[in-house]
Order: sequence, then structure tokens, then C-alpha cells
Amino acid sequence: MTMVRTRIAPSPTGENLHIGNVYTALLNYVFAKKNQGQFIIRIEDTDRQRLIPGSEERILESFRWFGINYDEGPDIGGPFAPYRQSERLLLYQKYAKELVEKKAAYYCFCTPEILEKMKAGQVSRKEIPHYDGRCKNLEAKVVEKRVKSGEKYVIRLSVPDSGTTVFHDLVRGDISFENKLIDDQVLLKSDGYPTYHLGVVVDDYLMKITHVIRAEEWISSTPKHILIYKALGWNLPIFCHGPILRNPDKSKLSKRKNPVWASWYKEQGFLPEAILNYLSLMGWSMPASVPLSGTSAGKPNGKEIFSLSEMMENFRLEDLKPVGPAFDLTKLEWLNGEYIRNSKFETLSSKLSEFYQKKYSEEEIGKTLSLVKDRMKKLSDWEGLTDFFRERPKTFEEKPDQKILTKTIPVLEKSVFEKDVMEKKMRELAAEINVKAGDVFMALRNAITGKKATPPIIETMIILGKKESLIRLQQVIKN
RNA sequence: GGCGGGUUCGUCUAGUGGCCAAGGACGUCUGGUUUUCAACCAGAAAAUCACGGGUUCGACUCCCGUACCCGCUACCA
Repeated sequence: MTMVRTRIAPSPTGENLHIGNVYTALLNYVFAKKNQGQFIIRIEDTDRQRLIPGSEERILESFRWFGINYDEGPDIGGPFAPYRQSERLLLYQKYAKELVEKKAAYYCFCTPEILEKMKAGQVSRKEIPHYDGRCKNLEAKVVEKRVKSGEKYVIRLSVPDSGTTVFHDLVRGDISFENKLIDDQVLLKSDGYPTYHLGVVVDDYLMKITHVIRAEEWISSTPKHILIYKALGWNLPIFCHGPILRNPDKSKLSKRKNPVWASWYKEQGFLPEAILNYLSLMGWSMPASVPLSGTSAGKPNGKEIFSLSEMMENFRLEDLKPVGPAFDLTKLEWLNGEYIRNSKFETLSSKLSEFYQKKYSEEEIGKTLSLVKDRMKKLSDWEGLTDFFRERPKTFEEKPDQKILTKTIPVLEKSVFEKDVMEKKMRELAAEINVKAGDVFMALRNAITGKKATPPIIETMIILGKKESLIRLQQVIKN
């Protein structure tokens, strides 16, 4: 059996790595690793207009953050370098010409203006817009002359006007297209860069990609790719079109309707493992041969929370579902909270310190962490949950009960700051002045933190220290 | 419009002809625990399995049609 090789091919046309790409990369990565194969990253930077400077670096950096390790890529090289399409132009030009020689493609001199007119005419006649093939049968000599004269040209795929192109998809079975309905795609643009269609085929072939795992949106261009493979006499890879992630309204996931950049999730304090776990829940589950009643059937060990390696052990492309799932931030937050709660104390304080770019030391974070750990859904929640440890309250969500506070101060002044002792004294005091113990704790909470909801107040006061706690109480009384 | 893909609780999903008067998870709601909030525990509501026809002793599961949703329809990927 040949070595499995998969790839993700992002375009540096966005701010950062798109979460949909993270999803597709995850599928490719897990599949390759499950089969002891290689996973590679190829940068498809052929759209010079939409290119965003720095995007590539940010994309690669995001992959590293996720721990999606690639065996070959633009920055680390590999046996089939370069891994950046802009550095492989000669290759595409060579194969485009070969395609022309084999009559599977042709030179086209139609200008954008001509094409626009063509389309307008077709639309007004209620025809399906497509390239009408007017350059398809240009004589070789004429073509040569026009090219030599410096006229701009593109190379288009010559699609047969009869027959059908069929391919097998691992998730969806056989899919067929009528050739006459396939447009004569541009393969090589007038700037000498290939379009996606030429680029993928050439590179996937040259880089020995065995499984093309990508999103559903590529299904309709696959027949064009097949035509190229066949014309060049190349073996087809295995095609697998997974689901496409959707916005809550079910349209294709987009930045207008849902956060999409990996960097956004990082800044929000989502953990990469949690995001990957969440993503793996979408569109993938194993056949539940044993009906696991009462559990999440179809998930590793019947649980929705599982690691990347647990996913790897069980992953099969055939188990992917064709249905596009809606991205649900709420569930991601829950999962992230689970990961936070299950983190080791040291790991979490180190992650938090890192998250806040060392603004807080691990030690400082460690002091209050156990009090707020269960209350965090995202790393970014920590600051807001602990601000009163760093600053005296300036405003009060609820006015502290002065009467109760006045009574607590002398008791606390005389008390050692130890949990059991303090709690006992406060309860006794409550009984003495005939109020509920909860009222005493709430009065203290309001005064000490300015908030209505905080971790247990006695423990909070102990961390704050006797002196600081009393100052805060006295200040409230004074005002 | 054409072509392609899809359709089980609000969302993610289990289900491959009888075990399903449909199971789990998130969310929602109720109760418990509790010093408030979380966390935790217990429970509830929530899908006429898109709809209509077949096939079959029997269909969420197979077939056909309809509706709706999504994708593609660029010298963007």
C-alpha cells in the first residue's frame, strides 16, 4: 500500500487562518496520521489581487498554535519544495502548454471587456452564462503569431461537449456531471499565474497527494480537475468532500455572520484542544455498532470530550457526514469550560499568564485560581472574575448593608483569618443579631468586592488579608 | 435559471427494515446542594424522523416524486 499523503492548501487572502480551514486541516491531519502518512501545507497564493501581506505567516503560526503539525510546508520545506504556488509558476506554465499540445486546452485572447459583453448578451437572452468557445478553434499559426506579438492571453480547459465525467466520492458515492454543462475554465491567467484548478491538480500530482480531502464547495469543480488528470495521463487521487461549516442561519460560514479567524478564538481565550475537539464533533461520528444507550453513541468511548489521539485511533473518512453543520459558539464555550476545569492547576496558571502576555505572573494567578477555575469558560474570563483582588471596588452592584457590617467589624478585628474560625463567628453573629447567615456573607461580599456574585467571601477575604479586608469594610461604613 | 449536494429535538448528533410510541450532548426550564454566582447532582419540556406516494407482514431506515435549505455557476479560492 502506498503511503498516505494529505494536504491543506490555504490562500493567504484573509486576515488569518479561517476556522473552516482548521476543520478541513483537522480531517486531513488526523487521517494522514492515523495511517502513518504525511500531512503537508501548501500555500495557494495565486490570486495576486486579494493577497494580504503577512497572512501566510499568521496562518502558519495558527497551525502551530493548534498543534496541527505538518511534515512539509513553505517554511520547513520538504522533498517537493517549493510549497508556495507563486514559486512554482514555470511548472504550471509547462503543464498548461502540454495540455494545449494534447488538445485538452487552448489559448484564448478574449479580453475582460469581450467576456463581459458575452455574458451580458447571454444573460439578456436568458442563456446560461458560459464561455462560448470562440477561441477554441483558432489555427495554431494564428495563435503563435498573436502570442509573439505580445497579445495577452489565457489558457482555457477544452471541455468535450458530449459525454459525462463521473467520479467517486468517499462520503457521497458516485457523482456525475454532463460535460456539455462544464465551462471552459481558465487554467492559466494572463498574468502567468495558474487558477486554482490548474494549481491543485499539478501540485497534488507532483506532491504525490493520495487523498484530496476538502469541503463540499469543491464538488462542482472536481470534474474539471478530473479532465486535467486524464488529459495528462495522471492517476486520480481519492476524493473526499466533507461537509462545509455553516453560520447559524445555515449559509456557508462567513466572517459577516460568525467569527471565523483562528486568531479571534485565541484572543477570546479558547483552548486549541477544545476547539479541535469541538470541530471533531461536527460531521463526524463512528457507526455505533453497539447501541450505547445513555451515552453519546458514535463518539470515542461514548463521550463527546476526547483527545486528538483518541480521534486518530477511530477516524475513517467514510464516517464523515455530508450534512453541513451549524457552528455553535455556545457549545464551544461549554466544551472550553470543561477543558479549563479539567486542566491541572499549574498548566492552567501558566496558560493564563501566557494568555495575558505575562501581565500577571503565574504565582499571582495561582493565588486566586482555585477560587475562579470552575467559573471560567474562557481564559479571558479570569481578569473580570478576579479584578477585586487587585483593586478596591469603586462602585457597588448592591448597596452593602451598613447595619450588619458595623457589627462584623469588631468581630473580625478580633478574629484570626482562618476559614473555619471566621465562618463560625459570622454565623454566631448572624444568630445574635437575628439575621440570616447568608445576609451577613452578602453584606461582606458587597462591601469587599462591590459585586453580587463572587467566589465564597471568607476565602476571598483570607486571600486579600486581614488588613485589606478591614480597610474595605471600614471605608464602606464611612461613606 | 442550470448543475451538484443535503433534509432526525432550537443546535451538534445516535439510528443501515422489527431492539425507536426515536437515545445522548449543548442550550432552556424545574428541583437539590450551597454564603451569592458558577461547578456539581436529580428531573422536565423539546423531533407527527421535511412532505406525498410506493415496496414490505413491518420503514426514520429501501424506491419515486415534491418542497425547502446549501454549494457551484469568476483571468477568487
